[in-house]
Amino acid sequence: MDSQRAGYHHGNLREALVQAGVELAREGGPSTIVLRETARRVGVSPNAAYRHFSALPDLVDEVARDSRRRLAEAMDAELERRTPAADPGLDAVGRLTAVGEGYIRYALAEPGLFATAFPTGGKTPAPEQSGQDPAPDEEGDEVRRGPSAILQEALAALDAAGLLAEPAATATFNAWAGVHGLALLLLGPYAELPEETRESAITDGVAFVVRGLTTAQARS
Amino acid sequence: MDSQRAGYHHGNLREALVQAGVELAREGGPSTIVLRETARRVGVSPNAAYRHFSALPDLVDEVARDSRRRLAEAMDAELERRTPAADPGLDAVGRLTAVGEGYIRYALAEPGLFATAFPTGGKTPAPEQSGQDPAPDEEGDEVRRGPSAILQEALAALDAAGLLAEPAATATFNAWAGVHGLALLLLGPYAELPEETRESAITDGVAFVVRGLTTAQARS
DNA sequence: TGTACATCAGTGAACGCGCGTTCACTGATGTAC
DNA sequence: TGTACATCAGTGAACGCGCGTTCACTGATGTAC
Repeated sequence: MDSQRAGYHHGNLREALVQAGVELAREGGPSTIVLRETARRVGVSPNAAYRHFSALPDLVDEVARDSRRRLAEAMDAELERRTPAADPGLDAVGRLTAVGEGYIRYALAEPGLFATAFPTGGKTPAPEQSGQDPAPDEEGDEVRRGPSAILQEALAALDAAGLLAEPAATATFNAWAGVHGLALLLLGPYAELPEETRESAITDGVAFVVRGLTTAQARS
Repeated sequence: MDSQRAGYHHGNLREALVQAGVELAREGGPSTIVLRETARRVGVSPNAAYRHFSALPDLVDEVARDSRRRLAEAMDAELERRTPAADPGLDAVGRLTAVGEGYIRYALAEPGLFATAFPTGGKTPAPEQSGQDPAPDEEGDEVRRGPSAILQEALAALDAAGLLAEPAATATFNAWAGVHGLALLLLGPYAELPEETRESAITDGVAFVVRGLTTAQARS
């Protein structure tokens, strides 16, 4: 888009560095993001990065943010691909399913970025919050609609249809855990599954989670 | 145990290196395992390790195996801590719950080792298999009862009580995914949860998974 | 029981590498008068 | 409209580090006769 915009000497070097970082993360996860190689790819000297980031972890954080943004986009895309159902309950179930499958498919398509999106240790990660207790909010400046917010929206629709079997906060946590675990198992121990088996594992797995979240009447 | 056993010059250097590697993994996950520091901790020159491992990844594999063994022990310990129920169905549910909670508690107690246990990419990981299709078998020589086998045992007991709602392979996968996701969320985005909230997240989360696996009558 | 020798676990020094970060700088852009 | 100057994005060289791995070796253990 605005990458060629004049700006200063380079023209938006910060963004260029982040995108080079994304490229590295894509190739091997967060630990593959190194400052010197990032600068090299942009065609700039290593220390130029220090004009825009206080140090390497700063850049990594930015890449993680971008990975989360891409994940959210993938989930939204899956939502839009879907054909709505007439019945609001069925529609809500369908939306939740789409959100879950979008999450898993992004993880499988971009394992490196997915691994970068949610660092371990509770430092950078970010479940955005509607109001309750469970976890910290999405980071600062521009309030973006992240993966967790998208999940919460889908659950809210289910709730509005009177089909949500658990309190919102618990439902969010359990739903997220379910799809997150499915994605990681498919990337790890079950990585060698043949194509079609993996497909049904995704479908069945998400259905398993959705079923657990809905009241009995949703399944009638 | 047999660490002081005479052996050769050092006396069981291989095992000493693995344990030093475990120590490193405990401190910061798999990428913290480095050959030179491992040797340093054992008090041996770096290249001595090459008598016992072809290269660093070999050592890391061994540490991963050990992490899995420890995880299995933790799950078994949780099983034994439990007081059995008279009714076989209730007992099976209780066992499955204990297995799941043991998995999560190990992950929270030893995040570094847990992260080391299941590498991403399907190279080293290891869901051991009773007979079906889902995934490769536990690695070679000594056939050890790993985490996945323990889970499968618990599911088999549930099945024997007539309460398992899904085929064994699917149940294993979905159950594993559930607890795995719960553990990682509690280590990542939800890491800052206060003690008691985390406790109920574990309890509720495992109950959510168990409920999804059991037939309706198990919940009556 | 004692000596000669093969085996092999561990040593010491060195290699080349890529990293993050700091230093003093240069040269383009934007601003004041 | 033109010149003087401040600002600040990016440069080039260098630092010290810890890493994995290889080389030629030493010295203890175990074995044959």
